[in-house]
Amino acid sequence: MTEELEKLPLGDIETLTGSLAHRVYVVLREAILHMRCPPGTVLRKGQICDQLGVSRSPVAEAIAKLSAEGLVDVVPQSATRVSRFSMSVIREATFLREALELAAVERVAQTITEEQLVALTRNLKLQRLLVEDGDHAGFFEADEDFHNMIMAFTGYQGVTRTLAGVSLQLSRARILLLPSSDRAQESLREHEEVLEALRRRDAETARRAMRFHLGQLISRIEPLEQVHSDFFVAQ
Amino acid sequence: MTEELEKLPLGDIETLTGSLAHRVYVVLREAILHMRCPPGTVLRKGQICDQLGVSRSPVAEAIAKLSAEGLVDVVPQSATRVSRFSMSVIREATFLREALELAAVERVAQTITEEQLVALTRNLKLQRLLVEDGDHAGFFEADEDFHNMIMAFTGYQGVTRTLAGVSLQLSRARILLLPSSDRAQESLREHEEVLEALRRRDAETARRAMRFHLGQLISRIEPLEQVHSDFFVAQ
DNA sequence: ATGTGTCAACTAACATGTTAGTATGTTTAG
DNA sequence: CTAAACATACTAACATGTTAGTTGACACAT
Repeated sequence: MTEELEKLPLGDIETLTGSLAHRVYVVLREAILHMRCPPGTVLRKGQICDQLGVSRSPVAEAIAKLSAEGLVDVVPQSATRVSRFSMSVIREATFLREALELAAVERVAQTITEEQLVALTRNLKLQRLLVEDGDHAGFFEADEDFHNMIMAFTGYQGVTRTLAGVSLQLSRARILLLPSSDRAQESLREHEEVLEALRRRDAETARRAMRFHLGQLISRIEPLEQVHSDFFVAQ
Repeated sequence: MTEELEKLPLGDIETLTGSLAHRVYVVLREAILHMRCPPGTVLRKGQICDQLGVSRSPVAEAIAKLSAEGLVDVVPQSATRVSRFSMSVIREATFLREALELAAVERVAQTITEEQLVALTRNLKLQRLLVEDGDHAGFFEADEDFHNMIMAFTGYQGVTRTLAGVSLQLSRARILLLPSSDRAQESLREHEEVLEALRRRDAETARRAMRFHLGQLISRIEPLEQVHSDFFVAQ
């Protein structure tokens, strides 16, 4: 009798580039962030090796990276699990994200070019269309683009990457909010206010608008602890 | 005839705790940050294994982590070198550090307790003594403590760690400044102004004082590119 | 029935063997 | 004398074998 152990919902390695270890990392991270491997899922190195058709070395490297980012918890000599959400970690990530995005928008307000304004304006037009179409997932993506564009406009290559690393947990939690995304309308409005302030090169107003906008997220995440209590660590 | 290949200036593994991989990482990072392995130094996995008496697995994991942090550059299938400074990376780290420290000091100004004020005051007394004694290295450390304490007082466990990760390059560059540290006096004065604002719970002033203080660093680092041009990447 | 001690199975961590890509030095053709 | 091609040596990346720590089940004593 053949043990029918269930497969992990992982994407394919072939479609990616870079070292084997990096590809494994990307596949795993993607599955974790999109909640296809929900918090608490046990990841077995052996199973991952079999499924992806690679040896343990690249898998070990990938898991080490995920562990450093807090996406998985490794229990030495025992098991590695997809980490659960922790409200304190999320609050911390919120703090870090706010610190970075406010500094960014303040700086960008002073340096923004016409082309950059055009690009942001175009993005907001897209957002409006997606809201009208009720395309939540599409809006989610355009929303992220909007924030990433502002980050990129600081001229600092790695700032976007740092923010991404810092708010991985946050990104994951946001996925839980997707189904109930009737906030898109308000979110769009807040984006418009940020852009308007940037147009006027008004750093202080841009900062305030962005602070208000970001402040909305944490208050929407907090109720999740009750709804999805199994995804959160015991308090 | 025995090839006398020079040893890397690494500390000892025995004195540390944690997994082998982590200990190797700590030893390597320490050597890099303190410039005992100057930028450009070639790190050979085999040599590190022999010298530390471990196998390649933990060394590989350690180097992967250092690579992710930007402390070493790995050329696939060829070599790994201690990374050179890049003024653009340093400017970026400065931006990130300022964003985080300003957000922290702003928050702490609103939440600081009497005990925390006492702790900071005690640290500043120590700083004053060290300046009077001309103990540059000691002051360097107390300086870092001062900033880390403020970070810790945000109540967010990982913020200190995030900052450390973000400004590893900066820490390394600061070591170059040590010999010429007649700035301690001024630095101390600026710390006192930050603390004074915190005592008054004046977030805005604390923020301004910290911004001024942090702004001094980059202008002192910039000349280094000429002095130690061999430590910097080609422009 | 319950708490404890032992043991077996499983896992990550570590060691080592193998492969493939890169750089350099040498040789040879122009 | 110069430049290109090739061979060689060396490296990181990857695969696989080995060790040791953890967990959970089961037997046994209370």
